[in-house]
Amino acid sequence: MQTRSVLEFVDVEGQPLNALAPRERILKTASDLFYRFSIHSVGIDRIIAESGVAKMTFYKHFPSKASLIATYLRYKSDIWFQMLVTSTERTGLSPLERVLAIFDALEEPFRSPSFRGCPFVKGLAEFGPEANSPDVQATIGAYFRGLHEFVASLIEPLAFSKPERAVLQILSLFQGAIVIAQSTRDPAIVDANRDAARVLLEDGLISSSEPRVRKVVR
Amino acid sequence: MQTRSVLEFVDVEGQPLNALAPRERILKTASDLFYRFSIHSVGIDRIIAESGVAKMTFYKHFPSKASLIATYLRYKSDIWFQMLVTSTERTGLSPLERVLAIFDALEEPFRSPSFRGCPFVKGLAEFGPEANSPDVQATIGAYFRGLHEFVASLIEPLAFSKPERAVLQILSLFQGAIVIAQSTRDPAIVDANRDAARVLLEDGLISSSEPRVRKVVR
DNA sequence: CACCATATAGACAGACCTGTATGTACTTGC
DNA sequence: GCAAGTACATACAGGTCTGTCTATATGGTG
Repeated sequence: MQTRSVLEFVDVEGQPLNALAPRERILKTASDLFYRFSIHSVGIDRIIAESGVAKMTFYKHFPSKASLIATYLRYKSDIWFQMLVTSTERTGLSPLERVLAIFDALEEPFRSPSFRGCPFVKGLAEFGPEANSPDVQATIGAYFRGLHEFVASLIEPLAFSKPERAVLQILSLFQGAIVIAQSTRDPAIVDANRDAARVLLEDGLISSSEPRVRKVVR
Repeated sequence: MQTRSVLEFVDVEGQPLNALAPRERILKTASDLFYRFSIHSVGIDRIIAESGVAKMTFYKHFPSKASLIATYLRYKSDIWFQMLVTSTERTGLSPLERVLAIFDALEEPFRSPSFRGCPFVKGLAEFGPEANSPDVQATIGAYFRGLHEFVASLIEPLAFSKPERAVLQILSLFQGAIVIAQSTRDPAIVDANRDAARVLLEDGLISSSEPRVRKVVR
């Protein structure tokens, strides 16, 4: 029931699709199609045809399209957080640089010609509050909460007096960069927003250390 | 052929739907349904049923679903830019305050329980580059370019040395705020990002007037 | 070799999709 | 009072959607 880790796929990366086990073939095909076109506009039949799998095989591994969608989103989430962790956990980074490193993670995706924006913003566009797909909606919600908590954990060591406000600002620059990169293919957005984040964080540090708002950090 | 201005609808605002002309009934119903649910998941039949219109009447006013979608997006664009202009053209605002005023425009939509995010980000999620709907894609592209130019026109009077970078940063805070507000219903995002924009703009003004040496954290 | 789990191939049901066709009622201008 | 334009209701065509069903092939293990 639980999604298997992305790590199970990396060792077969680069192999032809038909060399993979059926479940992985389905998931990789669906992931590509859902992301390139939208979720609603890609039918089961197409996924089955392009992954070279029988229909019964599909329904054996995924009891419904909704479960495939949820699995696709968890798959994307795993990859995405993996990249964020890799970027921010490089050795030799100061706490502030660690926050800025989340923008480094954007550069490679933005340069990729297959970049089509944030899968979860897109998912939310198709499965909003009115939708009737609890699995999918829960997965999307979990991503956004996870991202929020991740950024919060990066900002926490900076000991801001109002860390939550800084978290929202950094998150905005991050999500905003993805939207801008998706709509206008301008790669300059990464540097612009990393600089903006630096200015905001340094400003916040200064404000935090001013006498009136000084907060004794134990 | 050309979409009629949104101004043609405001005088009938608040009237019951069945008092409107068929075309306006269709457009208002479709706008509500497309925005609440997604575009792909709302069929013509439902729009026809809920707007109380005959099928032939629909196809007389809109030759295809795609043309309705494009009209819906232009309708939303008109309303949106109207709000931005209203907020930024208030008298007594300094050029810098005028830029910050775009965040004021977000407060009312964010407080509305029917807020579901940016119609154009959602539209791009369903009609990306691979889609085969030139009208719809062109409308979405026009919105993003228009927003970019609008923000650029607000920043231009500030006479930055690198205005384009500031435009991208403000745009990111703006679009990012919408994404954050959509995923986590936190209204604090408006104030947080308006403050962030102020810090960035004031920092940019300083940088533009005197090449000050900033403490580089590296 | 026999067995069994797994995959393939393809037909099928029932619902929904867009767009068209047919016929009728209502309003408005002359 | 009549003609023309507009809107209504409904049936239908042809396609696609998800999900189920049956029947066949294959590959590893006893």
